[in-house]
Amino acid sequence: MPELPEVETVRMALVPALNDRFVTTAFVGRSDLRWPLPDRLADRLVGRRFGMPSRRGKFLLLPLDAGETMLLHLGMSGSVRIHDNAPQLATHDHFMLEMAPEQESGKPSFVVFNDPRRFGWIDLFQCDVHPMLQAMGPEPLGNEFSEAYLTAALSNRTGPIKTALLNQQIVAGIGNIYACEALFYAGISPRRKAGTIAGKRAQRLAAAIIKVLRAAIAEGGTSLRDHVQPGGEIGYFVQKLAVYGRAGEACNQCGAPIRMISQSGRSTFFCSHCQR
DNA sequence: AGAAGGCCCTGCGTGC
DNA sequence: TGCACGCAGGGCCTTC
Repeated sequence: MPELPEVETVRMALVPALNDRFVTTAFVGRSDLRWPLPDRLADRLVGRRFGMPSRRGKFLLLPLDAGETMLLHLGMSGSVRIHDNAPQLATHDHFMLEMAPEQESGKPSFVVFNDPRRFGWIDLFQCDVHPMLQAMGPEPLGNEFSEAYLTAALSNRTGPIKTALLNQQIVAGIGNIYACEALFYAGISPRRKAGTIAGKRAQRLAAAIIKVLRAAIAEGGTSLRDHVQPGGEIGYFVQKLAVYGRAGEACNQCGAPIRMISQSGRSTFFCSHCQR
């Protein structure tokens, strides 16, 4: 499910639930997610205080006291729910935190992590940057990301641009939906060799990536299948998708049917008339 | 080094 | 109604 806009939506919802609040209880259901959960995770969290949640690419970084940080990746099917009453745990609820009552409302918060496919990932780390995040490319909504950066990062790459956009070392946070959408708005074929993206094309692509991610965040992300925001609301960006999931339907710009192809084992949706 | 495919796992829709 | 198959928002690992 979750690409940058969905993870950002989760991050924003976690701020009031976690920031400057203490863990009362921690629950671990299954500990065999993508990788085994850290040893004694629940014990190590009780009594700790969280700081301000941040995000890097599709990773959530939840700082604790004593310089430690909890890392959370939602994988393909992970989601977070936040309740102010003790929830009935459901199938695939693998992890839960109960946070001490907030001063103003006097209410606790319950943060639940659910992940049917268990591609999600939870870790605790002490260093400044988690080893797995060392090589990650710049944030597309940050200052380092630009036409010039994109041109340099893509130069000499012979694979298709669509595949390059999914590479987190080139740009952080883009997944299958927004790679397709950004290429549509940039008018670039997903099959074009990445190394040929420069000048005007790089300018259009950088702008399209920023535009589509910002728009999706503003709509609360894209809800496909069972994905919802932490409060249970759905994200409305799904209604604005121009190509993703629309194989055979008419292109909004030219009316030609949207095509679906497979690239590196992932589905790609595009308009072969508008994208060159 | 970069590209492409396999694999991890469960659930759901489709077609027979 | 039941079953087999393919596909799903990610990312690491192996192979070429």
